[in-house]
Amino acid sequence: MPSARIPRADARTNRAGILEAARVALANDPHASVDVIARSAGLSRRTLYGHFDDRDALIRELIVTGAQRFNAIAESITDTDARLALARLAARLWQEAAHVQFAAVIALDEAHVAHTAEALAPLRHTVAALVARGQHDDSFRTDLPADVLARLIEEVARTVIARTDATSTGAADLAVRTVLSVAGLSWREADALLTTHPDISEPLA
Amino acid sequence: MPSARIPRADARTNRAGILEAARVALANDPHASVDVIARSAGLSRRTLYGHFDDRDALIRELIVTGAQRFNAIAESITDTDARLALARLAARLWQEAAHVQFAAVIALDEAHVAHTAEALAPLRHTVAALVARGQHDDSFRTDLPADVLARLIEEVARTVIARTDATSTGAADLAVRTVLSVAGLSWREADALLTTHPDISEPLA
DNA sequence: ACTAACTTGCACACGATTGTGCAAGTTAGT
DNA sequence: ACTAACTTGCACAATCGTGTGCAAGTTAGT
Repeated sequence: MPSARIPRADARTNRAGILEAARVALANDPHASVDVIARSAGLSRRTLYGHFDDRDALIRELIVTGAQRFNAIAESITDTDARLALARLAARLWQEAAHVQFAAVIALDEAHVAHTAEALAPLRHTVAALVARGQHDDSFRTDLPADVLARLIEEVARTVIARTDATSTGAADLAVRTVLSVAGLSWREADALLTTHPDISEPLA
Repeated sequence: MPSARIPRADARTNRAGILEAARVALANDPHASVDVIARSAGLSRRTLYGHFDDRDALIRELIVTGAQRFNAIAESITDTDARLALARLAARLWQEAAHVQFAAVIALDEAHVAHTAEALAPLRHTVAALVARGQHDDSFRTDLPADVLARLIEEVARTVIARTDATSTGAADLAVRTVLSVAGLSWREADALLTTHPDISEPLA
């Protein structure tokens, strides 16, 4: 039996706190030390090791739970118009900015690329399908092969997300517009699209 | 007197070899150790320290000489058409891919951002002027403030450069097209531009 | 061929980081 | 209030990276 003993309430809180602190710390510096993470969670390094076997185990858990969110979002996009679908995907992901920033940074870490790529396979699959659709109906650029364009969109999105102050106003809007531009839309097309569908950029207001 | 003693021929070769090896190693991993760099230059770690005071001194020299190349390129762009100027700047920089890849990666290293930014100020200034011009004559997008657009172009260019296999065919073309897209051109405009000016993408052939 | 320049390996001190054992304290839950 | 769960600090071993001193080799240049 995997002996499913129920952890104490404070332990669960602390564990969550560590994950949260790690997410923030690693988004700024993927090499943040275990000590820094633990301290920023208000706990001791030793305690962290009581909750996670490894520095790696901690990061792996962040990757997995983060990826689940993103993949769920990807699957929730139902727009038939590829341009709309891409815009909404970018916007919805941006709402998860706090989690995405971590992913965007950690996805470059040599030690975790493989695992991250695997965990994000569904999201990547969605993007690929979207690109294929957009190229087929001529709403996306066709001067680049589908796989190249898909990769380009992913990389640019990752960059804009990782290197933008998530709290600044209009950040989400910037991300969406950039992705659409890379997909091949002129900025006026993108602008028109966002004006027609005001729910995309600001689904909170 | 700064005692300008002439170094021996083999010493000069080795020094150059170290810089070259460092450029390659650091482009792949900005945290590459001094030992790895020295070994990949076919020399011992100890010898490297004979040529450079510091790991930092080595990197700083790479940044400075690299930046000089880029700044020279930036100043050599004379096109009045902002779209053309931007395209040519991207293409000319790409020709320096070997050096640019290093810069693109090291520019993110927390320890050297400041120095890199300073060294690349002229290039950055050129881009800013270009963006202003492009927005003024309505060839670039005007949905984003000039400073934001300039930064966006820089970041995207950096990403495409750093994360593309420089040896793959069409890599330069991809970089140019991406930058133009982000600047606000539709892919057909960009395509037309590059067809009209075939010297941009393949100035070597 | 001779010398100064250059390279090398080794030993060392030093700091940062990881992961573990343990004993002593504190706290949640019944 | 009692116990098991949890946290903590400290000591410890181990790894990896930096930077230096030195003595012994090798090599370029005259």
